[in-house]
Amino acid sequence: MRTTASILHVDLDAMFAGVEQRDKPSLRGRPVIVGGIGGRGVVATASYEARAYGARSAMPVAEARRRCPPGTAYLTPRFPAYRRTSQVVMGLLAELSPLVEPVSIDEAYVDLAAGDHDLTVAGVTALAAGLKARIAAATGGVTGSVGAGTSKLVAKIGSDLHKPDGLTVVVPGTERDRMYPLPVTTLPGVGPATAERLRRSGVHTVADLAAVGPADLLDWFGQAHGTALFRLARADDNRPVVAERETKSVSAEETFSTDIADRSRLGTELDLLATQVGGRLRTAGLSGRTVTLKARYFDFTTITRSTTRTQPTDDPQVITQAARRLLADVDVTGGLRLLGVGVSGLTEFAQDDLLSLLDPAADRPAPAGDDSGGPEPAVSDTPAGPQWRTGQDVCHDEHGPGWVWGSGRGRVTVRFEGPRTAPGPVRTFAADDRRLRPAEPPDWTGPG
DNA sequence: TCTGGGGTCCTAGGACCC
DNA sequence: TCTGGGGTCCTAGGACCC
Repeated sequence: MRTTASILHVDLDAMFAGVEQRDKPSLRGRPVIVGGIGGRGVVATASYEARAYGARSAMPVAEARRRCPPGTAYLTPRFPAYRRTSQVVMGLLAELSPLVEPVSIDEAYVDLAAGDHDLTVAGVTALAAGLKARIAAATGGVTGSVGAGTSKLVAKIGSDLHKPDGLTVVVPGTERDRMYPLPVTTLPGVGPATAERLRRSGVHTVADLAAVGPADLLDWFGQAHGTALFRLARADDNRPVVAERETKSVSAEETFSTDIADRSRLGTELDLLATQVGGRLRTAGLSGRTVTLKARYFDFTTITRSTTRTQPTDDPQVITQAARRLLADVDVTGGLRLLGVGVSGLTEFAQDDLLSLLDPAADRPAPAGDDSGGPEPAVSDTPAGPQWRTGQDVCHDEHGPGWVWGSGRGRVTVRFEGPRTAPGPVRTFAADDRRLRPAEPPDWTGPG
């Protein structure tokens, strides 16, 4: 357990709505709902003005419309704009420490112990206050709530304590005092099902949970979840801040505006989804062995059917064929509300692409030549490489499109395209790496 | 006007192998 | 006659997070 409050959790306040209010001054001070505005849409983010009327994330937009007054704005998400704002903030965090763990487009942990900082409570408080001011200035007024503590758990709870625009440093040694009065649902991993099971046993607060014996928790929740709850209730958390995580699966799904029972239409939708998945796999340089079909019925019951191939693939046609075979065994007579396609069991490269091993002109790298510590490319006879700017769009032969996260001392750190709502992997290159080149802004940079 | 879309992790049962 | 165990892989479903 750490003895200093050296982990920060940064959480941008109602970020999607905040970006919209920044870009459209007429929306400032008004309730704003960002989400799917079709018949089956849900709220992605409600501005604090809208929350005053009871609008919440994940609520059907239809319900939010009932609650919010006339004059409320209902907007479709503009992910490119949110991503740009996210990039700016992540860049600021990267200046604090090399160890930054993005959790999502609007949230990250920072390990200050990996930087050079005064880690006293006063020092961390001043640092966090300065960070908040820089975030607001650099984003044009989007605010962030910051928590600091001796663990990820405590930092996250801290950032939640005084939202929006909050700053909470949990003084080392006072973790349990701060946590015990809070509802158990404050703890990460305590969702509706866990909360209901705890409620039935009279457990409402973190203090209540800390009083439950380990045998009961294991009995109620099984090995993994029971053990986790026992530790979290005691503020016992030593999870490290991890800068980069391996992607485990890539998927795409669509909820139809009305249920579809026609097999040929479902087949067409499946092709579209498989093409998206295959394209994203290729961009990421990944391929996978298991193809999973997901189907949801009118009553929201959801089934999955999967098949595992001998060789990994990133080929949309192969994925489509596998998914179509799985769909053939699914009863669709009552219509499907949702269809999804996913690929898991991922490896770095398509191993069934034997030609790329033999053909030096193939556009895909051979497995032996990957980016981890391999030799640098041939020395360039052109002048020194470009000057990389934070936030600049770049392209890399192996990793596809990305943007500059930080640079200096002859190195440039690039975050590559990830799934739409989450940041992708981070790689560091020599600034003159010829595989790295400035990119035209991708097609999603247009307005709205 | 009921319930998005992208993920992660865990459990449990059966097949299969030694 | 009667029913070993452990490990791994695969499949399906569910809880949870943002």
